[in-house]
Amino acid sequence: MPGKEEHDPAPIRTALSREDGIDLDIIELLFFAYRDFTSDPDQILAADGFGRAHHRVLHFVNRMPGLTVAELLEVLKITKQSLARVLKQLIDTGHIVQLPGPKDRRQRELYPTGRGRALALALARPQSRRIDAALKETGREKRDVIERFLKAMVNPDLRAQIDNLPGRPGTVGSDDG
Amino acid sequence: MPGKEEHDPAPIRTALSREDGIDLDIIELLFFAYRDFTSDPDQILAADGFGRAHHRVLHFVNRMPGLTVAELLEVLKITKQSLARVLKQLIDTGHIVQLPGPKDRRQRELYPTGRGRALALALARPQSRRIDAALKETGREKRDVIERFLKAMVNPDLRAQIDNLPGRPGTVGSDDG
DNA sequence: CGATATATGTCAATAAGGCTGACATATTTT
DNA sequence: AAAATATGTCAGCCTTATTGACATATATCG
Repeated sequence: MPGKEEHDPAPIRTALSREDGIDLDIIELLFFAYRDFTSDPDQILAADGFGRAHHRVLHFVNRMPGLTVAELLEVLKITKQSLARVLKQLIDTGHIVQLPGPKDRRQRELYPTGRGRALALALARPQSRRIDAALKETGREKRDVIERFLKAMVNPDLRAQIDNLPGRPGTVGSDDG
Repeated sequence: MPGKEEHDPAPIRTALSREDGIDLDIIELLFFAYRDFTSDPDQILAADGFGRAHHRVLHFVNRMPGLTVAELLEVLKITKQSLARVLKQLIDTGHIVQLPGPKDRRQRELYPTGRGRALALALARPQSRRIDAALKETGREKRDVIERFLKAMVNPDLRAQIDNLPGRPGTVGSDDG
């Protein structure tokens, strides 16, 4: 059969495994760990009719109060149209307020309100507890190892973004890598 | 003002920080690490017009060849309607084949084809490389710590699912926790 | 001052990926 | 024969993201 893109449709019955030279264990652990890690706040958010997008916006506005819309887009790596609806909802519900930038009045500085701060804390608390429980398993002295590993998983060019978050003067492996 | 749900709209100017008793560092590291971890396969998938949903299906069919539709739904925790479109595309493109269950012919056992296995490997490779690079940062002898931490992040009732994957007889902390 | 650039907001259309509910079909179990 | 089960499918809805186009306010350049 010429011109036919024939590919063998025969079923492969052997499982993909470590012998294939792939770190399947950690790949899968990351998948399951992250899924459960995000499931805690998901439930709280659902009560307000919010989703994960609201969570991310709320988190970074709380972490970097006064950041501008453009800065927030940069951190989240989404478009302003995607941000618009989510941000509007958070403003309408009194979780976030906008103030004109003091130097450049075109800018809108974003700040959490008391309510916004409270929600951000409520969302972070179960995640923090889960992390603490996991650290207890490894032994808390292994905290540095975990941080170093996770940081090394981030694209090098984005690690600066992390270091610029407040309260991270020179955490783990910040001076070299 | 009676009956008014007044909430103080005053902007909070202080950043949420570690002093609030929350492990913000690891929360944020997990966010950034997972985002970049998934960005590698995302690019490969886009070339075939696939998304993350295809990736997950393809991965577990490769890891557990012969699993049924119901088993796959259980692992992924999605509905059959969600799976339908994605699975159909993977079958139509020759990445996955279905065989009637030998005992119960209502069931459809799912197997990867050569092409499906190749794509699964291509997707896993950059992730595995990223993990290996991160482990090199911590020192490879810390691998156990990482595995133990990630596993402890998973909901206890779901850890069994992980242990039942092939090639994981008794990995880290499987006998007690 | 006028032109241009920038920061933000908004409208419209599109797509992926998830959901629920309802119903069809084949097969197995009772 | 009837009921339960495994799967497939249709229809509609939601959230989150995308691109493109355009409006407005403000800043900056010449």
